[in-house]
Amino acid sequence: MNNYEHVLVALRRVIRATDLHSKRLSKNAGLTGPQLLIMRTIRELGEVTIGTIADKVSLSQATVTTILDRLEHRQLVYRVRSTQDKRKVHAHLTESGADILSRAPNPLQEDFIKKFQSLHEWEQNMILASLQRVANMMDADDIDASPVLDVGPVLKDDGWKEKA
Amino acid sequence: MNNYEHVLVALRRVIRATDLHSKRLSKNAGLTGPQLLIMRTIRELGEVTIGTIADKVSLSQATVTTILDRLEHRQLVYRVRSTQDKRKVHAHLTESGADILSRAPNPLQEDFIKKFQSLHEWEQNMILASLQRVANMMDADDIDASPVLDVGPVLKDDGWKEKA
DNA sequence: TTTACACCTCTAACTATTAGAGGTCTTCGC
DNA sequence: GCGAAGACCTCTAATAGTTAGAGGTGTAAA
Repeated sequence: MNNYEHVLVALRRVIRATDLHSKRLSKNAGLTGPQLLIMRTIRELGEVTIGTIADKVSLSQATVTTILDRLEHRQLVYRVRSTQDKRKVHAHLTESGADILSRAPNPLQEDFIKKFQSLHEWEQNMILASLQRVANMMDADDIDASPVLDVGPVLKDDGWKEKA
Repeated sequence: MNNYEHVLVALRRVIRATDLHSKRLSKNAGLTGPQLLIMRTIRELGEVTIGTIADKVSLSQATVTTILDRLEHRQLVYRVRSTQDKRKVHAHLTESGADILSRAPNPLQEDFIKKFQSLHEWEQNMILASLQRVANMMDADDIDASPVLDVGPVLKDDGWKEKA
């Protein structure tokens, strides 16, 4: 094994981990990426308005609204309209929402970035160079993930959104 | 007494009645004209949105909102956000609101218009002519009204609108 | 008479929701 | 495999209500 091969192996481990992240979430935790992201934001900021969430996660308010609709329907979050400013709505995690979130997979990508940045700069550069090479070689035959959580069906519309 | 004097007396009775209408409302019933108008609209239409009220009474939504704030604070009306369309808010009369409204003075002006229009045209014309004359003579030394209702202070801000 | 206060009213800005349209990805039946 | 259906994401535009801010009226009290 030469150096490149070692790098390649390491990279594959990282790629596998980050790559499987979203699949784990959507298939096993019952939470999609945006859903998880929003729930984390709520946990992090506590009582938080829809607008703030939208800013934080860089989505439109409309998008956040519809995602919250789904989460609320599954009773993972709930909304409380502000009494100070009736235009505003505060989102909260329900008990079961917080519970599920605490058992949900960590944001691997962020972890990885943090770790990557703790390396020496020449290490980062080397890895980056390898990465670009590897990208050309990669034809990933990948690995299966084991189930983690189950919050309910992601791919099942039980007709909760009754039209007016 | 000649004819004009009779007319004058009759007119004064009408004028007194209509003139005192708004004063009665604001000073004795504890409800201003717009407040009463909005409450009547709610009673008439039942579960009704702010927008509909605004249309009905020809005021802006913003104005209706602030008036409803005051009425709600006095517990004469309450709001319920629609579950069908969370943008919408339905206004309702509280029990005491309905009660007070039922005992509030009638919309005298409308009554008067109706009655006036039921007269013969020549009668209307005669009265109108008299009216114009009377207007020049009138230097009303008017009558006091007796209290009717008391819903609480109109001219007292008990600091309910706490700022954010 | 001046001042303060309660109220009315508006426009403009703001917050959230909904409608509607277009997109991805997965699953299911042929 | 391939097409259709379902669940989801995302957006812009429209809509509903609220709030900020500014200007006005009328009453009451100093």
